[in-house]
Amino acid sequence: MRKSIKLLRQEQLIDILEKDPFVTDDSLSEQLNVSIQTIRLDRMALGIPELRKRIKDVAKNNYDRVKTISQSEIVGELLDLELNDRAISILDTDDTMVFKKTQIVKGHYIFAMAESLALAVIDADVAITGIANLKYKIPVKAGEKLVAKAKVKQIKEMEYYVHIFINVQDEQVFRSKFIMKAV
Amino acid sequence: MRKSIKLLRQEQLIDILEKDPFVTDDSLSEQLNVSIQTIRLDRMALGIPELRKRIKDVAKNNYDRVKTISQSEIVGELLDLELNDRAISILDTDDTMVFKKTQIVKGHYIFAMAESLALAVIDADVAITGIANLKYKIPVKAGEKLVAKAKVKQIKEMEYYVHIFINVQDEQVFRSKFIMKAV
DNA sequence: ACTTCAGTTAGTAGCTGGTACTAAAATAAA
DNA sequence: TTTATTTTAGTACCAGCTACTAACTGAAGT
Repeated sequence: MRKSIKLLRQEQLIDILEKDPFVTDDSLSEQLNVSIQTIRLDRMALGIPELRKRIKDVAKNNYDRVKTISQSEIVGELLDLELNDRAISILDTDDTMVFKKTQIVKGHYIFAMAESLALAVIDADVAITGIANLKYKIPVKAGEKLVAKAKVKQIKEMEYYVHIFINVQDEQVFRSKFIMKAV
Repeated sequence: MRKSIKLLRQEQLIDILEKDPFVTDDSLSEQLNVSIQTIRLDRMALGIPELRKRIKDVAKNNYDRVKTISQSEIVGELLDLELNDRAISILDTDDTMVFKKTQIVKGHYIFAMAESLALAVIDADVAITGIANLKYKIPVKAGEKLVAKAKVKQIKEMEYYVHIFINVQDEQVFRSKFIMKAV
């Protein structure tokens, strides 16, 4: 009976910090109505680092990730590029990209890889995605290395027809056709 | 004659911190071969906050963004949901989502919104995107509010046919068809 | 009733990475 | 040389801890 009070409090503590990691021990002790020492013992027991470490972790994590996912114009690493002809990029998937339930990589990461490679292969100052046809053939799991190949099939006026194939090793997991418009 | 040594140092300081905001005054003073006090005077002059504040800023910034972009299972805010029938979500775009050159929102944000709404509307424990057909009709600019409507058209065994339309005010900017597979 | 012991609280010293301030020394400009 | 700017030095203080020692609380075991 008494024991469960402690466990309950520790669960609450985890809960609070999951929702908002930017909370001091002081604030936690107020929220949970125990002394600051108890909070610290709980953190120790649970292996939860101090506020400054938590903030730094959040910062570091996202600093690196955001660089590759949304700040860079190419999602993945460009390995080979022949403008208006073909291109290859790779992307290492990790467990930040998956649906927790299934461990399957979310479609928009794969789409982002395909789209950005399609944009990169086009020799136009600026291009926007017009139409896309996608087929996800096999679900991708966290940790698998994606290799995307782009092939420009046709250039008609200001429209580019690009095919993208994404493989994991030698299995095709995704294929798509894009019609990009130069602006 | 030569540019003020002070201004040069302050430029270097900005440079270092832009590349890596996780640097202490101590490390900066070593890198720039001046005392720690000089570093602090420079930071004051430039209005650059201390390390811990910088880390916190990075953490806060990305914490909020990541929540809406990749950590949440729904990209955008779900307003209305009738399982296996229809759903509506909204997403406020901002300048972190655009190509710098054109200020046009990257396609994968719009795709992510559409895909996650398509997943949400389906009454299945787990689903993966099978096939998608996309048409980007009008480029979306930073700041525009996207409204996505999902309509389930057909359910055939374990396959769901979902149409998604995304509008900015009353103009359709995107439409797509998804075939989702329940797993 | 007395002991026992997990759980909790209190308090101290020391740490990092600073702020805010005073003062002096070095360097450049007049 | 005198004055002004820049740089360095040093002190007191702060938040938010860690690491540690010690004492207290309350209920259960015998």
